[in-house]
Amino acid sequence: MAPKTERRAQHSEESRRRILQAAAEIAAERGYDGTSVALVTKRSGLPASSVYWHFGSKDELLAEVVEHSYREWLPALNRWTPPEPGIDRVAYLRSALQDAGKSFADQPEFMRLGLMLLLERRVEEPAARARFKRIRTEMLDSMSAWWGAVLPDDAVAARPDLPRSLAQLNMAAADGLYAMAMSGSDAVEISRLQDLLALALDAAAERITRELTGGS
Amino acid sequence: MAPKTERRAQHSEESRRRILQAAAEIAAERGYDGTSVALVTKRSGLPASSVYWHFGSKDELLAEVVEHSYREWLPALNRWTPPEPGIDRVAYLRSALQDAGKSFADQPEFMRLGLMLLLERRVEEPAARARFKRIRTEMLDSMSAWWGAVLPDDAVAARPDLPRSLAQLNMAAADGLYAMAMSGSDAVEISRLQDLLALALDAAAERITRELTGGS
DNA sequence: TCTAGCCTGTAGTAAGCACTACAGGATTCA
DNA sequence: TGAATCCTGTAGTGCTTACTACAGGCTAGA
Repeated sequence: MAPKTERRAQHSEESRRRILQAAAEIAAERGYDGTSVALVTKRSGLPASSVYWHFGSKDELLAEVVEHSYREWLPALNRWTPPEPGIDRVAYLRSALQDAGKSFADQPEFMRLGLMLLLERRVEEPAARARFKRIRTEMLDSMSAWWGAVLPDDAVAARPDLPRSLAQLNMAAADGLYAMAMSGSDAVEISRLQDLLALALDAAAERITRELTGGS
Repeated sequence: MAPKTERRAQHSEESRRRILQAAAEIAAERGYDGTSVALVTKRSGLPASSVYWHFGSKDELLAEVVEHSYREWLPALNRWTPPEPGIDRVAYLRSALQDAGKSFADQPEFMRLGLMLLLERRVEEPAARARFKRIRTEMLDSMSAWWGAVLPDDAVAARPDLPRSLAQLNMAAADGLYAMAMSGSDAVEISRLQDLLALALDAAAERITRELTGGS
């Protein structure tokens, strides 16, 4: 998308954004098959020909939805960059999980659509699903690095896979809590469960560390 | 469904079962909207008129799929009936989670379809989603009772919501691990993460118990 | 004002969707 | 043998689906 002199470019970009936004909302409500181009045109106000001019196909549109909503949501991931040493691990975990929960509440499209795509298993994998899997790997890498930085060095040396395992459990549990929140129970409960998850992860890390280094 | 003299009843029941089986497989692969009656007739070998004679509508068919596959999967839930006191909690947790994981691997339809339905949020809720939510509540009750029996009495007295909270986290994390397993990584990893989850839950329960009763 | 290129609006396409009407085969009880 | 009941097979219904052909409006550079 070259500049092409401002005003036109702005108009084009605005249309693209409106279509993406509408598609994201519908896809988060109804999944891959439930998202029809007709619904997208109705909610965005732009005709089907515009959708196909901008995105080429429904499959590519949904893949772009995943990509776009991920980039909008990205700031929430920065929490998982390794912090300075000597930090209060459980407190940091708690606030990071709370932040993640809040960011899901603000922009529910990304995670909901992504998890729905993850659970599907048709013969021809939609492009959106492949895109989400790749993004997921990046997220896991960030969280693994964080756990690696937050665990004692000798524990990591004794079990190099530990940071990644904790990160995987961390991510899976956060996903599960998100799905639970979707099922209709109140959001207050979820916030308390996120604290409990932080506590459980911290306690697990502590026990494993003690067994590895403390001996007995 | 009255007896109606054996042979006919058997034949009818067999058709019903074949339709349910086909629908369960397709729904687990493609979700609610992705499951078409035409696909079900193709995989089951029975015509659409039979599907509608037995189930009345696609919505009711999928609700019955949830109900049916839940009843087939039910034995795996018996693990969460309260055990005799003095049991090794973490070992029991580990084996229970491993069993649950294995039962998902054997009959993946129930959980996969259920979680997909949970994440959807259309205006008109499908009957299958409501059905799964009710089943989910039952499962949570079982797990809450288990945690209530396995925690020290004085801890439960001090925090009556603790068993339920641990059960919720337990369930959410198990769901998340299941979704992670679906994303294509190898199953061996998942088994190790289930052990880690058992350890984390046990460590959390232990720390909370110590803080509540041990003091300091 | 002319021309080129970007984007939209209209009006389709064939295929797929959930669902139905209805005739008729199979099985049972008389 | 006959009638009643249960289930299946055929052939549709009107509607929605993803996608397209194409004319024309609007902006930009000349």
